[in-house]
Amino acid sequence: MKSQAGRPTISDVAKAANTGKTSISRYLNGEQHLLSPALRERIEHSIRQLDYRPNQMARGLKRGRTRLIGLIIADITNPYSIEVLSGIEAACRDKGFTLLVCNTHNEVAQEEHYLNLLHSYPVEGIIVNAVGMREEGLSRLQQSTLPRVLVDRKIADFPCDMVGLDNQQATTLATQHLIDQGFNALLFLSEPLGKINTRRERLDTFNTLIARHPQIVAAQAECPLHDGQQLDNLLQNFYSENAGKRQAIMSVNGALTLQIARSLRRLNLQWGPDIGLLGFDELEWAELAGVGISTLKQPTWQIGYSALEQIVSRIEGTATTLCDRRFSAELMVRGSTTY
Amino acid sequence: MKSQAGRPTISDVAKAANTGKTSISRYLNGEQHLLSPALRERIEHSIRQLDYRPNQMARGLKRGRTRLIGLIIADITNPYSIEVLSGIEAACRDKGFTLLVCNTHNEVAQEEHYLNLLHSYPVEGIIVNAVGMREEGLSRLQQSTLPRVLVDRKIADFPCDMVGLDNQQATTLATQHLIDQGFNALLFLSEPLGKINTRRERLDTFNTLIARHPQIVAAQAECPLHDGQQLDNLLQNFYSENAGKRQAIMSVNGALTLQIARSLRRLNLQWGPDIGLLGFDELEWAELAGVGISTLKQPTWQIGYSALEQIVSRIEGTATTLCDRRFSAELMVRGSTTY
DNA sequence: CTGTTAGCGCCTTCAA
DNA sequence: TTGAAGGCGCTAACAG
Repeated sequence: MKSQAGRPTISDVAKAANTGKTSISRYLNGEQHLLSPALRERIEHSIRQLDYRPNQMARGLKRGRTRLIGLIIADITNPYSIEVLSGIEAACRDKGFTLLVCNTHNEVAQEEHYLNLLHSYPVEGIIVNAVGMREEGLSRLQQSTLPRVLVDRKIADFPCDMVGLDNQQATTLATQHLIDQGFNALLFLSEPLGKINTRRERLDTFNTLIARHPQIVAAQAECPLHDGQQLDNLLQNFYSENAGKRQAIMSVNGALTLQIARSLRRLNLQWGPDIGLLGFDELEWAELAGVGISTLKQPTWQIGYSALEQIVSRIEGTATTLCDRRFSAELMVRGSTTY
Repeated sequence: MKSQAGRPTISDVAKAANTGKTSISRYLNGEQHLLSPALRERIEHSIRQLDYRPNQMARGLKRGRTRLIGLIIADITNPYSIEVLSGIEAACRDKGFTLLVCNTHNEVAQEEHYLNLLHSYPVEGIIVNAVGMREEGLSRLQQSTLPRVLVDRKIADFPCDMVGLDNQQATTLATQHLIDQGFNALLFLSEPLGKINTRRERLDTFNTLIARHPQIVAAQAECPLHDGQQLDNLLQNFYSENAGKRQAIMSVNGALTLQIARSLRRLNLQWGPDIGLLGFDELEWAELAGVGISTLKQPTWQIGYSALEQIVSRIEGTATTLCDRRFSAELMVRGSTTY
């Protein structure tokens, strides 16, 4: 009578089918060819009757695998993250895993909190869109033998499978486009660089390229995402200082591009006619904003999908060497750089 | 030697601390006052030493609670969903739950798949942003005694806790605004209504209000989100048929508003000067598109947070009566309705 | 082909 | 204040 209250267990099914637990287990695990048709029938019937579904927890406990994957995502309100998530999610479905989603709001403390949480479930692998971890979280991640893969961003001095954008290719594509369009005063605008390799790689490539064109004025600035005032000042100054030149702004990511657009609005400057604008990350509204905003479109969904594939091949033990998979960006040319 | 390979277990800690498993368990479960300082010290040391973390699966198995919440979300690429997710996620963190995220891509089949999956883990509660379930999934959901709450959308004939928008208030706010602004030809545009109560409630309220204003021409149409051609035709026809009138479109949700904006672009019609536009759901880019697009802003994050609170009170057994919590929308007036 | 048994890691009586 | 033993639901030998 024990399991009368809760959900049916394998024992209940066994009892109902008038057999032992083993046969039920066999039935559930694809060893149906070992069962006599009669028994199989009885089992099927009982399972349906009781609406029985095996408890994954118990299964996981026994087999040592939970089919759970942890995803630590830096900022879930970022469209980039969502598409990555979406790709991962699709891959999970294809491969039979389930996703535990953890959003860190770009806070290191939460990153560590969730890392612990995921360890404790325990998940079979972790996908991390890192904010940047400090020693503690880092060493935790390092110690554990859990398969893991980094998405988009690396962690300094921490060798790990990695899937993300080919920042060099992307930045080159964008910068060359601006040069070709005759812009001769360029501002590379980023959120605070921190240790975030993505931002640094983009900036470095930008600088390297620009160095070959002495006639072009290049500037670089960092600005927190939500400091509108500072952004206004930055843009206003750049604009004034380079009056007479053909100016353009390059934005290091989609969230920043949005803020830049807002700022330009406040300053009464129009992208296109007054100043060029090109941002990393595609925006769904890019074509609707004024004359349109040129962007670098990442194959974000694929990056996510690919990340999960990589994790799985680690779990299966297929993967051997360190993986650093980089995808190419596509330039979406719109009015903001061709006016 | 058995657990040498894998992660440390409670037995390993017990051995290391030279005590029994029970004491470790007590230590972990806040019954530390029952332990002698000396023993407590040894335990603490061993735990840190081994980097031990209790296995939630085993815990769950034993205690019959997993602290897992399932979220079934209709379309994760929809900004609305994301904010809901974000709110739920924050609440989870506050309440000590972890979220299993399932994205159904608006497909009923996947909805059922995931419903099964979640049951099998088993989660302690399910939050559903339903696409619309058929008999099978519905009965599954009904049979189970699992706490559950619906977000945004109801399921027909299925009494269930519910958190969402006060559609009547929101629609009234919007419609009245259009009337006040002197629009006298209104088109209510929706994705196919299906059985989705949200869309129907909005349309019904719209119709009821409009009925009181015989001088206003009102039309209503349904259009699949990704049929640009049909949308173009719809809008073009409406525009031509009501030439001379002050026209406005009301869009039933944010995803559709985006498509409408694209369509108007293709038709060379400008929202604001040529035709009014007002959409449910706030859009981050609403102010940047032309003269701006007026929207109805939902307290989306709160809706999510509130949904999780509701689930938790069900789990705790606190909640008794059926809950139908409705939040009010806020009208964000922009150029598209005030030009 | 089928059933019995012994755990997976943990919590919880119960007894010391 | 501490420990031993049993069992949560399931799987995997090992017997028959």
